Amino acid sequence: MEIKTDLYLGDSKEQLKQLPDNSVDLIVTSPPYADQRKSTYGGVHPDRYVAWFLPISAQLLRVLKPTGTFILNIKEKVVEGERSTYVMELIIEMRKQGWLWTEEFIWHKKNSYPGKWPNRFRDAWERLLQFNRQKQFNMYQEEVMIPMGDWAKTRLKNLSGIDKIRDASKVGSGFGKNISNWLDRDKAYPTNVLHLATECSNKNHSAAFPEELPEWFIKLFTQENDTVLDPFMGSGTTLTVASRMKRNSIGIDVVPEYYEMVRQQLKPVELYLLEPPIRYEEVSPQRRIAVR
Amino acid sequence: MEIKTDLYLGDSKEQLKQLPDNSVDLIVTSPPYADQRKSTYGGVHPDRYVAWFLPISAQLLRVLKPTGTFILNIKEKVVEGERSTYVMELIIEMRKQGWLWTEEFIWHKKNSYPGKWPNRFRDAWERLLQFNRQKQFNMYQEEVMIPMGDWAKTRLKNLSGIDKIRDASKVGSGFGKNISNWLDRDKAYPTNVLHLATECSNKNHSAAFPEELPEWFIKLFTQENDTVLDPFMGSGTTLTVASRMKRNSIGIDVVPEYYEMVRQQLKPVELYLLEPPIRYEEVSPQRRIAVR
DNA sequence: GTTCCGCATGAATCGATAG
DNA sequence: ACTATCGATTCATGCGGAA
Repeated sequence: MEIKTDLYLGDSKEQLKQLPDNSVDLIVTSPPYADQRKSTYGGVHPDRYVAWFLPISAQLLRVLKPTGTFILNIKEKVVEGERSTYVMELIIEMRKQGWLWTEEFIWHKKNSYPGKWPNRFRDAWERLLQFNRQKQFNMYQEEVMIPMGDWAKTRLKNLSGIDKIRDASKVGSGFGKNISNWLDRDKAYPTNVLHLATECSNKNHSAAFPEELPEWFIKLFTQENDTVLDPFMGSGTTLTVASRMKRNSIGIDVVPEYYEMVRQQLKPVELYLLEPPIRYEEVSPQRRIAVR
Repeated sequence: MEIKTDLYLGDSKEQLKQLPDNSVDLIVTSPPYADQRKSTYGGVHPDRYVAWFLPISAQLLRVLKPTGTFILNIKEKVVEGERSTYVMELIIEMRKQGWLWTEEFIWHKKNSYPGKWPNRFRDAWERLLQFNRQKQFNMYQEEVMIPMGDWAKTRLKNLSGIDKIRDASKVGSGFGKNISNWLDRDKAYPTNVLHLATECSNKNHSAAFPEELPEWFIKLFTQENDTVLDPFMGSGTTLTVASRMKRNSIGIDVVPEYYEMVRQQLKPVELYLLEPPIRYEEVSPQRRIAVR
């Protein structure tokens, strides 16, 4: 199957109207923050941010599949010594639109922007707001499991053969919990705190979105051949990652330079994707034989 | 000078009325979250949480000095698959009361509560909301500077009690450029993300709060002989730390068992504090000699 | 005296079952 | 229908006893 990438040049509110209902599995985006990046986007005043975003989120609600997910990367800026409240107001208004505010992930930026202020430390985190259309949505948790902490490293690793048999017998005789689950356990599920460094900014776009961020959510909320949308694609990080992971992708941006840059970038990827796809189902049996 | 600890038994909203205006330098508290801890506290329904808290925050606004700070530890729970919005509503309402919402620190709980669900990962962070009365407030940033190297981090972890106080003296101000240069090279300012594990409850009292948490904010926002208030003291972690750090403290709790427990705990501390106080400025030179 | 291992225990959350 | 209770799930941490 062929992987497609569609690009739209123009305002998201208008361009999104071209997309059909219920056609997107995952939306990952980092919109311009209020009054930030004035040079490229013109800047939206904090007081008008919610009113500016709501028509767009209404379109996103329409194009998202009922089982899909919307990840919104955002952080309020400081205005006159106070944190702005427009993000909180946005969440409240989006819920009135019909969105479910399912979760708030924290992106801990390990190398945050430097600086020193007399009444404030460096800001080292951003919000990753998860919205859904319904309580039941697709989530592939096993795809993002991480290596365990000290516990398994120091203890489970040392289990010898005889110990494993003994533990297995406990399961058979009804003792304890499901030990067999723990024997092959070297990984644990992650939490809702993501530790990622910001990308070394060799790109022109001012949004420092590390590739690991969309990659993590694409793994978690989509499968191959699903469709990922970024209505503020900027330098196209989300789309690049989606293509590499064999997901269809849709990108929108109002800046012609970004549109053209992403179009050029994606050309070699598209050629690569014309090769016949390899299905995991066909490969797995062979791999298992090889392991033996 | 003598360090005092005042305890009040009863509802915070009422007990706070006994405190004079502009008398507290720092408020650090972790109120019962909505519908949590029903066994000990009544349990406040999420829909009524804001209305329940606002009269208390009004009193806190009155007793806090204009240059003081209010740190509120809180986290919304999940209700029917969605994050509750009462924390956001509380922030918005407290601003109408006259509070400035200056900053939101993140407490990353390394050992979060375990569990697995089809649509959600473990919750590993809580909010530490900073409120102030005015844009100009006391902040002693140098007190919480962190060592650059990992070696010091692990060493500090094993320090306890009096050792931590002594260690703080190294960062004490009042010396010339030599010290500040040394500080600049070996220490860095922290960010607004705090990494602390929750205290394990094998001790006699279970604290929702690791001691490092109030300690960090007490260092950051108060000096010796200042006054720290915790209107929901629980097992009294904040007060214990404040006493150890030679700050006056005021604690309130509605549960008689907690009140009595804290009263018993603080007795030995108070006796210790009757000794003539040791000023850091007097001690430091000797220690420097010893180091050589 | 170290190191190692067993174990209990958390500001949790979901889904099923019971009134 | 709507609420209250319960079992199952999960993993970092510190304590205490054992090698």
